[in-house]
Amino acid sequence: MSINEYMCDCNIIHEDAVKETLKKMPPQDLFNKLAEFFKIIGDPTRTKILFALDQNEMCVCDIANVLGMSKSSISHQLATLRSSGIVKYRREGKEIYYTLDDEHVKQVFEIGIEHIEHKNINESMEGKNES
Amino acid sequence: MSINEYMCDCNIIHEDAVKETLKKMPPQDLFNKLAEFFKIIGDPTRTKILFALDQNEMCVCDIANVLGMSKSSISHQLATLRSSGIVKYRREGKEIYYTLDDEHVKQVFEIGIEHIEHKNINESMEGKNES
DNA sequence: TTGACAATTGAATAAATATTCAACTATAAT
DNA sequence: ATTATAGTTGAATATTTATTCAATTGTCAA
Repeated sequence: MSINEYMCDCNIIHEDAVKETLKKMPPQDLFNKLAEFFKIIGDPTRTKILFALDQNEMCVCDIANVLGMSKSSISHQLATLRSSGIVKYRREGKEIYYTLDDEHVKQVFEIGIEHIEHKNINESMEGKNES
Repeated sequence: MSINEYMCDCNIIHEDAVKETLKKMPPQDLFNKLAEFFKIIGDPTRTKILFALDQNEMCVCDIANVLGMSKSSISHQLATLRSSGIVKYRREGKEIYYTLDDEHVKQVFEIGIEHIEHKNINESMEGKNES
């Protein structure tokens, strides 16, 4: 029983499951990137921006008006979205128009909404059972 | 031009796009929930836990060993995942076994991985053009 | 009931981050 | 050139949050 091989503060309970799972785990890098992607769309402001851009191409002022937030705040968030390649832009005179640049965002949103609706149903059912 | 109707520090550039987008925007609550869902899976540790649980049902010690982290840390993260209904558990003696409780997570991971691979291709192509 | 171990929990700390504010750049018009 | 507006940027602040540590709970076995 080679407990000290593992960087952990506890004994192994199911060595087979652990080894099998370890074999199937992709490299750290993938998890970092995956988590980064979800973290970026996991903020209400950015979620709204992305949803809005999925409806219409818009400039920063437009987006700021839709969300009821400051230009600066929106611009900071757009910088984040730009640098992760989720959003692209084109300049036209003084204005800069932003658009979605990733079909995956749309897809992932749809599943996310399914998840929420699914949870809502379960919660209302739980409510009935608990009463 | 009713500029002051809008909570924003700039003039409206495209009133049509703004109004049209506003009409299509779901209520705040949906964005909060959507963002919360993505934020929860948008952390490397939790991403790894979820991926691991998708391979095998495991107890806390198992997970801690797979990730090379402390039991306590894993337990805290599992609490987060539990309270958002992404993970479920069953007790068997002293051990508590965790499993995935949401097909959407799997689906969303797959799309996330597609996104990353798509980005990797684009980056390597950019590299060639820039040289 | 006592000891051992799995797991949870709360407080503390350190790190990350969203928004604000002020200054700045870029473009167009006069 | 000057002025006005769109947008970006950096520093500062406040908030959130991941991990650690220590203490505690729950279950089993002796």
